[in-house]
Amino acid sequence: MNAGRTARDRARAELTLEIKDTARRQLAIEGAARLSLRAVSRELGMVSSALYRYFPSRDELLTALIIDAYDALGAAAEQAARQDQDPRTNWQAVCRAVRAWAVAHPHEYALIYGSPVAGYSAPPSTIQPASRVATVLLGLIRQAHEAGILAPLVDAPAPSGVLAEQIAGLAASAAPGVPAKVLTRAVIAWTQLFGMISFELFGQLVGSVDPSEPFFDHATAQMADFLGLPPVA
Amino acid sequence: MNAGRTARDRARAELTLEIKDTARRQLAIEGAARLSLRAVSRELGMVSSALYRYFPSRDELLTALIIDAYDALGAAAEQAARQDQDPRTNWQAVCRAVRAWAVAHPHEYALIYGSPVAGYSAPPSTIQPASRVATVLLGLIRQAHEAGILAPLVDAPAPSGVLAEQIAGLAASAAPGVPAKVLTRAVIAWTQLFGMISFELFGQLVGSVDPSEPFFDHATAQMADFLGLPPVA
DNA sequence: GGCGTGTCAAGAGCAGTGCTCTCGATTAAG
DNA sequence: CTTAATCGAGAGCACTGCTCTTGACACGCC
Repeated sequence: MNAGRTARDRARAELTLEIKDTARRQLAIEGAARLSLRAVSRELGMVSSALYRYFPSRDELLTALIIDAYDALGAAAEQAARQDQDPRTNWQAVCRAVRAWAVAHPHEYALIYGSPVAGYSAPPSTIQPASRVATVLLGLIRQAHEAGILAPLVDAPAPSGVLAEQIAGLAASAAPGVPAKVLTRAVIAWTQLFGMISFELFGQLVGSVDPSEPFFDHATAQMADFLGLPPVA
Repeated sequence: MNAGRTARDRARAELTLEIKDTARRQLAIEGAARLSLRAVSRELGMVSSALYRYFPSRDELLTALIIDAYDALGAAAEQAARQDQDPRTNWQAVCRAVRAWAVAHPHEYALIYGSPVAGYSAPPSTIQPASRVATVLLGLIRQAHEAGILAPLVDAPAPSGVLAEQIAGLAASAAPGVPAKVLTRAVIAWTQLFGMISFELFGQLVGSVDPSEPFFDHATAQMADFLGLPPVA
């Protein structure tokens, strides 16, 4: 991909990366809402108007950062799941990788999982990168199901009505064959995972389970049980 | 409390309320990050500098709004729990009330449970109001435990190490006597509840379980099971 | 080689922001 | 009644995102 044709093209690509890097650094200091194009341009030794040659607006720059963040988190999650590990170990590894990325990049995490930035609505191009973590988690469950090692959820209530349809749609697109009961619990575990991370990063756990790594590991283990992922032999 | 002595005091209290109301309306339109003192003052027919007589800075106004939001949500949660209802019904009622408040006041919810506002750190005065919902939920569990109707969690792993100490601290301050296993799961259910609501409000559920009310009710019911809250007779 | 076309950074300028200061007018307290 | 505190108004500072124009530069075609 680095077969940039002309020198201008290569310079442009490089500067685009440099702008995003600087913006990311700004993000870590000021937060998404206070991301200032002028400050970015100042740090780069450019004039603010020059930035608009690369990003037509502040929102477009934000979108680029959002997509990059989703992709980085998605990549971290995908890398954590290993072929030679059992699904339960993989489940916990992915959860831990997601948290580790979030803790290492709190402002980028806030950018994608925090309150939406005012006056900004995410374009459709963010949907696919945004779904990567969920895809990895569902893939693990599907894998466990196909291996026949998922414990049957005899006590779990089956979804009904609208929820049943939604779960069926989810199954069709991401985890064919996986029982609705399991899939429903997977969505619950998914929301629990990110609720936990958000609470930790946004300071809601201070005074109760902070530091929260022990709680995190315990919770992901219980969620693995909840899903019927068998304990390691 | 309305025995404001002088006319000036009463006018001041009234204007303070009016400023917060207008700011809240602004919040609903623009979001927290774009809350503009000038816009608030314009809507009130005042000059922007006059606002500083009432709130020394934008952050102080934000703090007031945050505390009000925590209190409103806490009140909604407290009102949802009724003496004449069984704990499980109360659990679901409180969860539903929290979600209903969040859906009705999405920007205020984002203000308190979303990403922290850049350059703003919540003062200690917000801690107490922030804990009201958790206190209500823990109170329900404590009540169920003292009534002896909590199902024993035979399959649940007990917390150990640091987590066990944190849970013990939680028990001492908010739910004496409640078993550590139950309390640990309560924290999990707590994070799940707010993770679910945040995902719904922040648009993360679009494409999967949206609209999310059926999922919400199903999830809170499963979390009630998870905690050992017995089904209604 | 030279020449047009498109890209580039620079700068001025607009409307908006939070915040500070000073200025008279009003009001409460001594 | 007098004094001190409080009030709203207004000007002004430094900052923001963004637009528009200007002049310089590099590329590709002839």
